[in-house]
Amino acid sequence: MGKLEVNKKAKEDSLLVTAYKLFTTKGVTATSVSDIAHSAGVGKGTFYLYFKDKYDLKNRLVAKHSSRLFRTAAAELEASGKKLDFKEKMIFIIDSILNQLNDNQALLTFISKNLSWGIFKNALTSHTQADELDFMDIYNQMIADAHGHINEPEVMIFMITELISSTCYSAILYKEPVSLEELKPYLYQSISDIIDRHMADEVSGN
Amino acid sequence: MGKLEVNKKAKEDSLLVTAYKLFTTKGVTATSVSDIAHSAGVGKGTFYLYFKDKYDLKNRLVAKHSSRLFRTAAAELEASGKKLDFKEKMIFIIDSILNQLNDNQALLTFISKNLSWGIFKNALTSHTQADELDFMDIYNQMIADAHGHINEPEVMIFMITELISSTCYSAILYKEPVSLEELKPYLYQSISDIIDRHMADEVSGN
Amino acid sequence: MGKLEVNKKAKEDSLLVTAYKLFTTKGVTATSVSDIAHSAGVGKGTFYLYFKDKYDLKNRLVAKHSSRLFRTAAAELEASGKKLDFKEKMIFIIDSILNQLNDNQALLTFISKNLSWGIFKNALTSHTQADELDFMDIYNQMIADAHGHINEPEVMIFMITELISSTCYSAILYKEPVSLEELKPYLYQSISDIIDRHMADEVSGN
Amino acid sequence: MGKLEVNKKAKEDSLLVTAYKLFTTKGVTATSVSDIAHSAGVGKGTFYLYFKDKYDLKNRLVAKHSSRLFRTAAAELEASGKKLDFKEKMIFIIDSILNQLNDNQALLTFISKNLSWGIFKNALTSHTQADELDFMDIYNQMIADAHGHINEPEVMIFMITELISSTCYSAILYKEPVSLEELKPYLYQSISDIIDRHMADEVSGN
DNA sequence: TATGAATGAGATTTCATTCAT
DNA sequence: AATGAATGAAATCTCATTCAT
Repeated sequence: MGKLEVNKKAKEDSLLVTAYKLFTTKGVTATSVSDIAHSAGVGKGTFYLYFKDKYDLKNRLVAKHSSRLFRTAAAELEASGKKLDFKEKMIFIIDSILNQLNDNQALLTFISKNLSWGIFKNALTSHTQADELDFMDIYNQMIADAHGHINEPEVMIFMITELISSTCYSAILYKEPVSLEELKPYLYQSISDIIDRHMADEVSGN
Repeated sequence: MGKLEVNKKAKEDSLLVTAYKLFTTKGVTATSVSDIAHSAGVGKGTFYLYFKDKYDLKNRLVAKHSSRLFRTAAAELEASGKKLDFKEKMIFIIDSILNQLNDNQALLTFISKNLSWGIFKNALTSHTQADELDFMDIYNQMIADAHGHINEPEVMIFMITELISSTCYSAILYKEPVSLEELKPYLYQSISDIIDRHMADEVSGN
Repeated sequence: MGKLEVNKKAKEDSLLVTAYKLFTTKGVTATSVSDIAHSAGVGKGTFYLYFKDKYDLKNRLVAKHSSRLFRTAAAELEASGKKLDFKEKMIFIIDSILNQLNDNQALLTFISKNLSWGIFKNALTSHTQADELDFMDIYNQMIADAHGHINEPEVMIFMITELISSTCYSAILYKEPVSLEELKPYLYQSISDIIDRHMADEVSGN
Repeated sequence: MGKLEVNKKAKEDSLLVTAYKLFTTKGVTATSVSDIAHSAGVGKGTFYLYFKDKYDLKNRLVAKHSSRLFRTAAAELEASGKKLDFKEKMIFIIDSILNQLNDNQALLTFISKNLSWGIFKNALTSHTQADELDFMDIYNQMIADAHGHINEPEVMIFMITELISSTCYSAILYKEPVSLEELKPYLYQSISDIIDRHMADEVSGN
């Protein structure tokens, strides 16, 4: 990487880091492109050399920090040294992610309802920089892991992802209808049921 | 109701109807307060008398049209004349709502991810105009209906609502990861499981 | 005067007094009708029962306080007990008015360039309430006083009034191009000359 | 001058020209910033980039068109080829200005009472664009011209300017108390007297 | 590439005035 | 007559985005 490219990368990183700080502090709407550029020490015009607009930047940050959640969870799973089956792994990872979000509510507010299955797809198709790449690995591995003995793994992951992300938002931030800790048993039970259904030979009762 | 109040109500209705038309046609962001006020035939200042800002109006409309979905579903259930148990009723209502959204994708785009359990709470606490009132009745009746033999009915409803609303968005609008019709069996199976778990004596496996 | 009329008059007076206080404190533009009505303890609608609009009220106040300047000056002339000829009387009155304005710059700012000959005409034609009535007496007496031996007394008064009012504004408020005290000799000299010319048989040199 | 600056100047000129047209046609109050910006083909925000508010623009226009009056008068004096002394020059210029205003009453209404000595000062200190520059030359030359043999030339010019501007308004627009033609002899006599007094060795009679 | 002044769309606020009570 | 909520015109401000340098 040449000096110029290093510099270029540095500017982009500076913008990403600065914007994340502002977004999680003041909120996305209340943060102007001016704020970001000024805080990052670059001109306003420069911002547009790296990002299409504020929402492009926001999406990149959501993807980046979502993937970090997964990678951290995967690393914890690795570090635990536990020998777990597929379902146990899933629950382990989900539990880690929920705990991370519970400990970093600014991040949860920022990611908001966007920690969804769509992120996987977006991450797959657009702007996959170095950072976010291994995130896809994790996803693919999870799918591969499940393959063979799991019926429609994508649908399963989709349902689980959406269920977790949409319920945790309200539970963590507002303790509505119950706190995260109170919700967890019900949530994990449902996830367990969803996985079980997808491991059974076919969809029943329908 | 005096002349003034009739007129006032008419203005507010005009703003709501006009805004809904514009929001579902052009999208919320592309619709300006000017557009709305002008189309509704009132001054911009008047707009701010009825609504805090564009997003207040949007929330009111989301609540209004969400509740309409539920009420329509409830009416269909009534009209069907079927004798169904609680779980069957739930599935019937959910199926109706999903079909309504599938038939009116502009509405789904508008409601977006906001068709959530939070709506129940908001509808309960704020701006409960005549329109939205019976919506709460339905909810309360569902809860009451479930009471006694259902463990933590609020948590159950919460989980079901969030699961449906977040999955249907992607399935209906983008057929991702699968179309609504393909998703339904899995979805209904999960809902059925969630209800079953809450009808059992206690949360197990935890 | 019946109770109702007394009350009515009281409200009008309250509005006038309150408005004068606000106008001279915050300026006319920065004072809203709401401010005035609220400070006077009446409803906003009530304001419009007494005044056509803010500028009607302003004009009434300018007339009222302008006339007060003249009446005070006339009273001082009376009180001085001096035996003065017409020209000396004029200078005496003018000097008194300039001193009053110098001592009350908020009033000068308020009256601004409106302390003009036009005031005489306005006072004559419109809204001549009890208060402003004797102001016209003074004016008429000055004209009558001058009559016979003064050529075109109205033109003379007009020129003098305009010269004083437009020069004193800049001299008192900004000491531009010179302070009031420095300006006075030149001003009084010119006034003296104007009067002299109008007391001569005819306009010469033209 | 780069492309940007040319464009910028064009925008400002467009705003000035458009605003002048609207101000003299509909009046200042009845002309909104929206009107001006829209007619000039620029956004409202752009307006506020060039002018603090409507009154800033108005002041700029008053200065600009006032100075034009003086420059036109000076040009006419030059063109006349007459050899006149200082007093005759002053009267010539004043007569030209009064005639210009009489012929363009919309302009007089616009300038209103603001054709005052203060204009000289403002023109001197602020926003002296190419246009208004030579106006100061005229003024300075008049002062220089008078220097040596004229006592306090600034005070003299001040008094004359204020006398003319405040009297002509009423005389031209309302023929009150007399028409411009009837007023002129008295006015010019007074001006002549003022100049004479300032050419004498000292202020007398005081 | 980098910049930030310039732009204009649009949000929001202010406020004079009207009008049903 | 008295009121103040309602109205809408217009002022002002904010800010994303463009563009000449």
